[in-house]
Amino acid sequence: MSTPDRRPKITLTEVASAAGVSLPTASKALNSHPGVALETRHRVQVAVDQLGYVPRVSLNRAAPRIVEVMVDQLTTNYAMEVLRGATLAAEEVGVSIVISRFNREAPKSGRLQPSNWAARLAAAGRCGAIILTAHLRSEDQKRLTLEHLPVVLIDPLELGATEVPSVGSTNWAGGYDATEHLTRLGHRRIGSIGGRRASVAARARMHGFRAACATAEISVDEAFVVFTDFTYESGLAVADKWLSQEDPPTAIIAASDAQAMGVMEAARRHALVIPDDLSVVGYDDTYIASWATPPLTCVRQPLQEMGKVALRTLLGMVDGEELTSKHVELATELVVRGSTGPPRHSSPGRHDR
Amino acid sequence: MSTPDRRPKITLTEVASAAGVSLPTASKALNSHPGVALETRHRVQVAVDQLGYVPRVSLNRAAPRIVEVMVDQLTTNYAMEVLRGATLAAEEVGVSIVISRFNREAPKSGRLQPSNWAARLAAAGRCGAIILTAHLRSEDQKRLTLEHLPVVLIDPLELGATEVPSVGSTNWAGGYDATEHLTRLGHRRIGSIGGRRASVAARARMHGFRAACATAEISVDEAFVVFTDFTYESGLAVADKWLSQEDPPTAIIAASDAQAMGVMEAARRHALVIPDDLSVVGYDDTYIASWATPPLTCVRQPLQEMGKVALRTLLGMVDGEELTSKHVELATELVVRGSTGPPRHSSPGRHDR
DNA sequence: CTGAAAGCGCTTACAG
DNA sequence: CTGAAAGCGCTTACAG
Repeated sequence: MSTPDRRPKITLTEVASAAGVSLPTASKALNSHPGVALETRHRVQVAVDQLGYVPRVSLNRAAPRIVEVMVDQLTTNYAMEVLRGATLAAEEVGVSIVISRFNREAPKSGRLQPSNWAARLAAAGRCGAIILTAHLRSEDQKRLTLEHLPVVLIDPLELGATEVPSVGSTNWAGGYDATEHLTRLGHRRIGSIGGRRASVAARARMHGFRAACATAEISVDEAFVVFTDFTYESGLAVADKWLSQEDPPTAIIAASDAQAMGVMEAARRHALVIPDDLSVVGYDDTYIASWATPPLTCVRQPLQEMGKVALRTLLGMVDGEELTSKHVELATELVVRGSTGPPRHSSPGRHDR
Repeated sequence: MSTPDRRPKITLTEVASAAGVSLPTASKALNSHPGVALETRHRVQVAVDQLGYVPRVSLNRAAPRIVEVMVDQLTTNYAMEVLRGATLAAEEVGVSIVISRFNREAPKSGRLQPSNWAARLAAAGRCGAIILTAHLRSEDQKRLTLEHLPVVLIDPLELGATEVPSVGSTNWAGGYDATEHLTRLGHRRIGSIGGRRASVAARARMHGFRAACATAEISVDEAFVVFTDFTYESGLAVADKWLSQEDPPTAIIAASDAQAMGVMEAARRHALVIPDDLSVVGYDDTYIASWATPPLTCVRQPLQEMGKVALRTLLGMVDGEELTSKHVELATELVVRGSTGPPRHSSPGRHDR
């Protein structure tokens, strides 16, 4: 591989002499200080352009602020929406967003210990990090404190006694609302596909599901409750199994839109019509929800907003502001579309509003 | 808004005295130079940690290299796959990827002229940029040269006489293969939805389409050829219009997977069965292609690979390597799935292999 | 508005 | 292995 050092660095001194001014004047012109004649300023600019002078990064003014967003999966709509929100909020305040993967192997250099990503971020000059759906070990936290590197978690796996601030959404309410919507339509055999069991978000939704079932005086069939991952494939596999059984659920709540699409595909394979034979509720409300046939009823998670809030919280920490709260929860919202309806052979109770 | 300057900066001198060593020794310890006793190294590390010393970014060693990836749309699967490829390739060589939008308004500072994004990138210390589906004006190019900022375009809108290297895929072949697949199945009324007319990629595919029609001795019905954008909505709208006509196409080639999903939805609204009543070909082969019902036949574009190649080409330029070629085209590949088949009332000619 | 001088935070030979 | 000395690339008062 080629050497990373390019042509010999141009110095400001060279620029100054090329422009026929002194070093200090060139410095002032470059940094837009007031007391410099317009014509001088121009001459310096010309010299800078011609010589291709590149100021040594941040020797002078405040370093450009860079926030690292770490994700485990680079290609989920979930991550993309959050990233988008963070990027938009970052643009507003002139901060850059660096994206990287969380669970990658340690870099070749071998100098970093197993989880010295915190040290890596600090060494790279990041002013902070936003980490999606991860678990921060206490050694990571210690390291972060050492490096004075603020971090905000989004949908952390464990909330625990951690001192690290986090952003999420009202998962319990999301699970509850989705379920209540179905019970009001008259469903009494509802399957619930959760996300990864390690995720507090996934568990909270499941609790919401159970609470709504309890409210509707439905006993939960544990055969139709499962934790898995958020993928299309998992939704397809779980639903395919459930729908093959004797007395399958009349409605299924998925843990993501992708999962819900998988559930719909399973229904098709079993020649079931949605929503007549099976109601399906998705989660997130990313753009694919409206591409489904019929369009997906789902719990909307304000993913972009979460990205924005995380970024602003992080920058607040960087600037030494007091946090108003360690954990922020943004509201979810049930979006009713065509994939849910009353079960075929049942008289619905009260109808959903 | 709060001030960006935090606690008074700790200097290496302070660290050195806290550790009870001289400044040079502290410097060497910090930079992992060889001739420093292990115990001394430790003492310095402790002092650094306790004082929270943050080295001024890149005063010393080679600045960490940052590549900016600029996109116009932050949420297309196309952009995400390319970004993913670039990120993976960047990780391998310890380079960071910053993501930003291309068509955003000028930042508030107001100091940058309309298109001085080039100056912004240089000022932010980026070592180069990868720009997706954009057109570089000559003033932009001039600026890039001035700033010595290498740029690689992916799927540029205009190839023109530009000196800027670019990465794309074999669009003409992609359009040709998709069409040939359909003509071999026996289709003779094929609609072709293109991308933005400004895009050379979109035009190349359309030429491929026409060439394949000519080969099959089919006269192209101009009513069924259109340039639009790559969205689901456009696919839905165009197909809906075409399918409402007297003698609708028996097959439609879309310009993206999203567009193809829109076409399939339009078919459903017209109560057409895919592929019996209408064959649909998508473009890109992102993960949603296999979610469609039936799964989408499409032209696979090696988007991740394109991102990787663009990044490597860019880093080559940064290191002053000679480019072997100004424009790289990666191969597309036809992936046949369930959304295409012979037209209903026609005897297919030769069958597709 | 300009530039000689002092200073800053660091690194790099080099002498011990 | 350590540190006094020189040097680097820049910025910041300050005198003109």
